[in-house]
Amino acid sequence: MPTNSTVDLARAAQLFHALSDETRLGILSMLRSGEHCVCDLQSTFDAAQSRLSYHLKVLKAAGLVVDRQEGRWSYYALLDDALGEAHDAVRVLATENSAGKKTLRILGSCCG
Amino acid sequence: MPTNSTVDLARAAQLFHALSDETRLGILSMLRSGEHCVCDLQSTFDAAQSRLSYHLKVLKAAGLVVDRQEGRWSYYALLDDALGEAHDAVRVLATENSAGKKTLRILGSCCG
DNA sequence: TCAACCCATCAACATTTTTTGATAGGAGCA
DNA sequence: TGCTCCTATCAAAAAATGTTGATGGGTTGA
Repeated sequence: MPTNSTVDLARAAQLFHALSDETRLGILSMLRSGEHCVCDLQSTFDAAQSRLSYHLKVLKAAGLVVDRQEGRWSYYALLDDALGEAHDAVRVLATENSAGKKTLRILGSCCG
Repeated sequence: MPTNSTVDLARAAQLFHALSDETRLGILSMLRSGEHCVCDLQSTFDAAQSRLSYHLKVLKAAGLVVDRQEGRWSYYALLDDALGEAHDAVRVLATENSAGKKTLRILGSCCG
């Protein structure tokens, strides 16, 4: 298991893939203001329900959101941990290094 | 054209897409140590030349790398600007906000 | 000139991702 | 119970992405 100071390439790819779609970025952006049910997203994005469900599944699989059931509603919310990972992974790429390993070594510290 | 303080959703998606492949992350990681020709990448990743060419094209289209011709060689190098954009885009998503616009507003400043 | 080398591009194919419409389950309410 | 609502899931179709092998252009050096 990777330590806090490395980012697995496959994990980084999964995170970036989850972030590589406009609809999903829109969802994440909307969730910044707090929890929302699927129906909220549906009316905001004027998208088919199954389509949103699919994208939410991708986001959830990547650990970017969590869901919670309440009655007939499902509420989704941001999970900052994964965004932190993504943040680290990007930062790492911008940092000069000497090795060429299978993991990205984090060399500095950033953003408190 | 977007100002410095916003990240276009489509642009962010393009950046993250470019970062969503293990081979491309490997290439970027290797380029952290400096410029390399395609042949270097080829021997490092044991990948077909056309495959690398394809991935380099994606990275270049996203503005993540630049290339330079010298004799028969093409040298590729990291371009930190785009990584900065990606960095910003991730950070923005982790920041609470109130709007739900088509752009991601950057609310703070980070990492000097 | 000729041959070897580095690389970009192309077409064909394989694979993965996304969308769509339909179905079904669980919750609430009359 | 019977109906409506919210959502997840499924299969099929469509779209996008990645891989492979082949071709050709430009460069170098014999």
